[in-house]
Amino acid sequence: MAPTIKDIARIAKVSPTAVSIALNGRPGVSEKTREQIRRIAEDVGYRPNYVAKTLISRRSQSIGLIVSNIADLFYTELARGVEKRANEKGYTLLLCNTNRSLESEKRFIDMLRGRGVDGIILATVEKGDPCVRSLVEEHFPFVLINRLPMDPSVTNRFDYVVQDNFSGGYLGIEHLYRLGHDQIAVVAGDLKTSTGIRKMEGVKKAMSDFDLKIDRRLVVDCRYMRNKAYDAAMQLLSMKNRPTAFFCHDDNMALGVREAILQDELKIPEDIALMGFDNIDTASLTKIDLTTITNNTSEMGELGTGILIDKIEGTTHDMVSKIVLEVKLVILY
Amino acid sequence: MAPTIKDIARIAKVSPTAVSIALNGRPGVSEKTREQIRRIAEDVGYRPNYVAKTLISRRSQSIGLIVSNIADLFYTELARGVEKRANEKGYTLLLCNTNRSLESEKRFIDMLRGRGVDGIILATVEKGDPCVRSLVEEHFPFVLINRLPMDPSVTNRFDYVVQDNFSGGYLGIEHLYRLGHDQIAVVAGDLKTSTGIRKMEGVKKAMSDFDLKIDRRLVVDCRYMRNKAYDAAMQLLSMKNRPTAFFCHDDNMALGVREAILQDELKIPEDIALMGFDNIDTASLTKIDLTTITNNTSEMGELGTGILIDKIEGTTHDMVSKIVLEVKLVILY
DNA sequence: AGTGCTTGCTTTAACGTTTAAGTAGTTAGA
DNA sequence: TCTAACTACTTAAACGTTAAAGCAAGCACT
Repeated sequence: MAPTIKDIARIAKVSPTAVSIALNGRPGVSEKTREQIRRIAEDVGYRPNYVAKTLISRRSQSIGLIVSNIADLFYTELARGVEKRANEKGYTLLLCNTNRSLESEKRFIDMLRGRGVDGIILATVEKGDPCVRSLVEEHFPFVLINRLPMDPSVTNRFDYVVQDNFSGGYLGIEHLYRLGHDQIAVVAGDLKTSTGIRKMEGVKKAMSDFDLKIDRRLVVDCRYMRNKAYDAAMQLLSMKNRPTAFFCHDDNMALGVREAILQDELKIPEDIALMGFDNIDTASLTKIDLTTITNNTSEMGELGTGILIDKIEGTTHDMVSKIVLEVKLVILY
Repeated sequence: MAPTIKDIARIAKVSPTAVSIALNGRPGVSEKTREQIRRIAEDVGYRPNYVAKTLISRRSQSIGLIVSNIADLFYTELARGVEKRANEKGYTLLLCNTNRSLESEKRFIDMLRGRGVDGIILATVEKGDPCVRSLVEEHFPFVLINRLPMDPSVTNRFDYVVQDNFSGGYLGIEHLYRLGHDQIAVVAGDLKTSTGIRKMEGVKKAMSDFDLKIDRRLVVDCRYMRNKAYDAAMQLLSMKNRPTAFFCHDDNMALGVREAILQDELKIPEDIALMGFDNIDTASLTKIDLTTITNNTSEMGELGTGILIDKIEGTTHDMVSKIVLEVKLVILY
């Protein structure tokens, strides 16, 4: 059995409370006793039991992170930012992967709360997500990253860090328009999520500003999945009047589209223009040279985590942070 | 305050124990009472407190995963496998990122044990790592994935799942040799880790089998970091007698070398041959077409996690699993 | 000398749960 | 009819820690 505070107390011939006081550096024991207790703790290899601490203090110094796919580079970057900031602040990360299931999002939230996490970072909400409402109502600390629920009835009552997806969508179309394209296919991200929806709104605004017709057959929801994007692109490329440009809601899908384009022996950008979104690491490799939209994903994670921890530690008790990060075009040559 | 078992007990006018029995489906209460208690629990939104459960049962249904860099695709894949299996078996994942620091590995292990994880998956051990010894001695359940401590004094006493790095190293050189190369640069992984060391041993065996001279100036330890590999390649390429092939200990570094080669306006594979290791997702993209060595990284994670959980649950109490996964050459055209 | 304050502890109870032991009340068997 | 066994609970203690209250000894001040 791992030694406890009681074992140390017995050896030092003091009460467990004295040991607790001594080891936590609180005033209430003499320096002599404190040193002796510290030495014994060291000798027996004492390791504090955070489970017991958590139970009594109602603080676990841990946070939960819920993402939809850890294999996706975007979420990996996000997780890296979250882990970094959490670790800096002395919090441990519990990682949950929903595989895009709303039902498991709910299960994970319950589980994390049952496990006593001090707060949750949710990167998976969908439009109208019921989880947000209940977290708000129960005043449980949480921060939304990347996605918003877009539910008017709960607006303004939670913290979030997102990127300016509308501008991103706009920038993408604007760029392609300026290059002379008017047959632009849009490989949309999940249109049940705010990122997909807002990007699409930006796309539409740009198309209307530049007098481009929106051809519904050229818009496909590929749910941020590379293989779906590949399939969709293969199909779009086989149309008699095929698009001359593809704007993809993330780089991952853009890479899928890229495979389809190259497989048809077409050249990028000479024959077909291609744009992604997120500026993942792979995008900048030579001969990938993906034109994309950058947003500093890991910073979203860091910022959101910082906000969450401030919230938990009560320094920003009834302040609500709403951060929308700017996005920027990245063109590689 | 979140409702507890006591609140339910008060409402149902039974003892807390009865509620515990009822909700956990154990025999000892009438079906009528059980149903009533279930209904009340539902009504008040009862959520079991796993912290308290853990404290008394000494089981948290959680495991820790320690990796050295979550931004690295290799570890991402590994983590995906681990998360998948853990989740299937009802375990939660606590994720720790050491950023290659041995000191933080030790800190994380202590922290995870203090948090009551039921077991740990260690993917970061270095040669002679002292952490392994103490885990073994204290009989704490853990599984090593990917790397081994190579410490003869603790051999044979722990479970692991690794890939056959020796064969991988051998295969790489053999392949390049058969293509006619005799000036092969080796961009080594961390030579303080078993993966780097074993790959290097395979490399040396192959070189001696094929009568290739080992030129020490052509071997660089780049610690699995892409930018270091890039820098090293830039330097190697500027030598008067530059190598005609690069064998990299992981794909990540291979991509760094690739940038250096392409930047020198050299062609792969015509001017310079390039090989990686791990077969990360990016390797198979068209125009990356990286020749690499595959090993099914996420399977390593799944297998290791399965072994750990079996260990925890006592089904394989004093059995030691030592799994070495085969590797295979992947050549893309 | 008596009062009050400080120091350095100890004791008790609590956090939310489970486990073990106990106890009424009912049923069954001889 | 008595005992044994079962059912459906309850009570008490425990898991490892901390917070709150208590207390004895020593000291300072009047």
